[in-house]
Amino acid sequence: MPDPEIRMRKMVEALRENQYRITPQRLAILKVLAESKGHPSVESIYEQVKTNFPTTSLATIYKNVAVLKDLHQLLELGFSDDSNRYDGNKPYDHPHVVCTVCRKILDPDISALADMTQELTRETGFAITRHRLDFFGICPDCQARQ
Amino acid sequence: MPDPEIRMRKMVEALRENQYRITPQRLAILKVLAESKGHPSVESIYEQVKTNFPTTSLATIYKNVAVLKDLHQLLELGFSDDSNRYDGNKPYDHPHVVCTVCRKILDPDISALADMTQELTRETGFAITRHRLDFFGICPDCQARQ
DNA sequence: TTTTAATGGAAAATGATTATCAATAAATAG
DNA sequence: CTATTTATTGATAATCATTTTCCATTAAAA
Ligand SMILES: [Mn+2]
Ligand SMILES: [Mn+2]
Ligand SMILES: [Zn+2]
Ligand SMILES: [Zn+2]
Repeated sequence: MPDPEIRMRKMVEALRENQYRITPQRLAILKVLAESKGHPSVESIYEQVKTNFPTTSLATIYKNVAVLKDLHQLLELGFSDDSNRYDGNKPYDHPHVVCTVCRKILDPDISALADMTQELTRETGFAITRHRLDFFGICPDCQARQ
Repeated sequence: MPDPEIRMRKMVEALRENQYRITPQRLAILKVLAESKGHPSVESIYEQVKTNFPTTSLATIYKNVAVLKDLHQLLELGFSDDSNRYDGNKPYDHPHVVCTVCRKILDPDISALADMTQELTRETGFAITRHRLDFFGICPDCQARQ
């Protein structure tokens, strides 16, 4: 079974468990989130869903994103100078790499992260519970185009 | 010479070099930025400046913050769910630790950072130019109060 | 003294998100 | 399968807190 499909089932299951109704629009939104690799914005989810359900409202996307966030099935990446972006595949804190040219966002594998959090706790005495780690740069595609 | 004083001179110098006028309000803002440890918001700078210059306008703080940002003398930390915070002492990218209770922000020393950026470049092919690394948790003071 | 940047006070813009509500349709029991 | 209940949708208006703009007044620089 492909990965996005597994992920989608998981999200549907979470909705069912919490007595949310399974609507076609909802499924379309889950599909976009499960299949997307670039961390879409609400606007981008909206555009994609509209290709199958042209009458879909932007408000519906917002409402569903809020539901999935509540169910901890969605990671929200807020940007103070841009619209929020969402990760429906890894709904927990992890680092990101953001291309400053095409605005695509990727999930890198970073092994040094656990060490970093430990070093931090030791040094500051903070009880660290969350993190938000964004690296900005130019992706290989955009580098090639220049 | 104390550290904040050195920092303040540096900022005044940058203003002079770029033909900005040195006003009492401006100096007061620099002082707050140079002496502050907790990464103040515009509102917080405003409150502090008002103790010496009661007629100061909030607009003046905004305008001066913009100037200092332009001169690369100020690091802006934008939060999508809160007002911006500023670091006038280290006007370049560096990690932060944010207390989720009292909202104070500290600068930890993290040695593992350079390694992390390298690992990232190797793995993703991105040309990394900037970063924004925030760790969230509860500071020692707030832990003690609980 | 002259020039013009900076200030202060207020109003205006900003724009993504949230609220509203009538219409629709998912769930479920009979 | 049908009826009932009520969550969800779609369209639009309202919100909200910063941040920006405006402009007459003030004062820094030379
Ligand atoms: Mn991600
Ligand atoms: Mn800092
Ligand atoms: Zn790119
Ligand atoms: Zn605290």
